[in-house]
Amino acid sequence: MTDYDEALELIGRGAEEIIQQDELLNKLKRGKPLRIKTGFDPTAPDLHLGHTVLINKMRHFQELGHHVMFLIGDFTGLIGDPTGKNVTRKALSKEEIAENAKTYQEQVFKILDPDKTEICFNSSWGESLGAAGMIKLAAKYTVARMLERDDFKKRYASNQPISIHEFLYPLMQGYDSVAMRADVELGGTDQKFNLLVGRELQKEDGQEPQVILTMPILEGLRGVEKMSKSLDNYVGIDEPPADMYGKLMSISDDLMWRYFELLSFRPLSELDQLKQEVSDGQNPRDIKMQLAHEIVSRFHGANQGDAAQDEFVNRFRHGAVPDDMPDIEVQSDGGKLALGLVLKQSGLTPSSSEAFRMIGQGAVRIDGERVSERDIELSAGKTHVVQVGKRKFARVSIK
RNA sequence: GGAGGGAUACCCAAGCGGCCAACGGGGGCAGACUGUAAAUCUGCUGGUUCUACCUUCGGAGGUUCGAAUCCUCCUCCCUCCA
Repeated sequence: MTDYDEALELIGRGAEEIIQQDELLNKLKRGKPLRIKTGFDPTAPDLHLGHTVLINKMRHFQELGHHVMFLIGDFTGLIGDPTGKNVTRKALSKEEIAENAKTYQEQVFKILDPDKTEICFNSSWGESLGAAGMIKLAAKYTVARMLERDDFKKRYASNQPISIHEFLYPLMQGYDSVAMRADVELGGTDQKFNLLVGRELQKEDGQEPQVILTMPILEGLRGVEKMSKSLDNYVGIDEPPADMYGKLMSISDDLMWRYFELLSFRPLSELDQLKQEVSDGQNPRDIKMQLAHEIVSRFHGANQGDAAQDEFVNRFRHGAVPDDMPDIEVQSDGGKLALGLVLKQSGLTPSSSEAFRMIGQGAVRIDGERVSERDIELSAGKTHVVQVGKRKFARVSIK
């Protein structure tokens, strides 16, 4: 196996598509560090594991000695990326973008080496482009070609509106590649079209077109939809170790391998070995614990990884209640308070209707005892461990 | 500019004067079973001081004993013609 083969294997790990593979090889063979571009839309205030799929890939390039550029799309953010949306996305204000960009920088260095990472803002060349420059840029692409893009095509076909300015987004993103003289651009599969525009515009500019490498969109915890904050199926990289560990343990066995491939830094050969162990009868749960441990340790340190693992074993294998649960005080009504209202006031359920529903379904326990009647009342002056469902606990004091 | 179609709960989508807090599917939640897995079965999925009441079907009015359903105006979206 040559060095190039090894590099290609690492680069290709988990990748959905590389356009063009042979171009990449040629670039690698020159032996010079490649300029690796990855753009981030500064909409998300917090990174979750889904975002880290790309960042991990950037890290791979860093490990191979290439020049990684972390592009914050503060200028394109003014447009709002229409990708993957069936409706027009709202544009962000300058203030919001600045705030989000700062958060990115703080969080991304948990994975990337800060000394080997260049942070770029596309406003630095986007703003000086001006209206005239924008028109010139817009002249390089046709409406028909824009409509090739899947989401535009779908929206057009299903009579959803497409704003003119949405066409500017892929153009600007492509122009970024020209301005940055990118050799490779990384992006999610949903970015494929935008990345290809970059190739076209670079060719127009007389540059060698960038290689594009698309990474799959990570599925969320339930394995159905993509991981996203708004669907609440995510693991944030700032989350407490125990939450992170527990969430990762709750994923399905199938999804576990996906997460291993895209989130773990273990070599692929080791993953094959783990798969072999499972088919030889090893409990997949134990393998999953290794995954959870690795990820928690990455973001919180190895000690925290160990601690989260111990607590998990203790709590779920031995059925113990968690050590640290929120302490909440609720105000009684004349010495007593109906359980449904206790749940609502403590925030364990979003509404009292939901609380009564939960009680009716046998999902509520007080001090470990399942509650069956909905009319039960708790007395003031007492403190109870209240559990709703499998995961929500609180130590509730009635005042 | 003209003609027509549409806007229903997280999403899709029924309903077209009372039996509608609104069929069905997806998604989600909970229970059973488990390994806090999957699969499967069951129940739930607007709010409240909960066998009742209150607020929802783009917005504002109106007709009616009674409207998501009928009428008027408005907003937004779409299609076809120009």
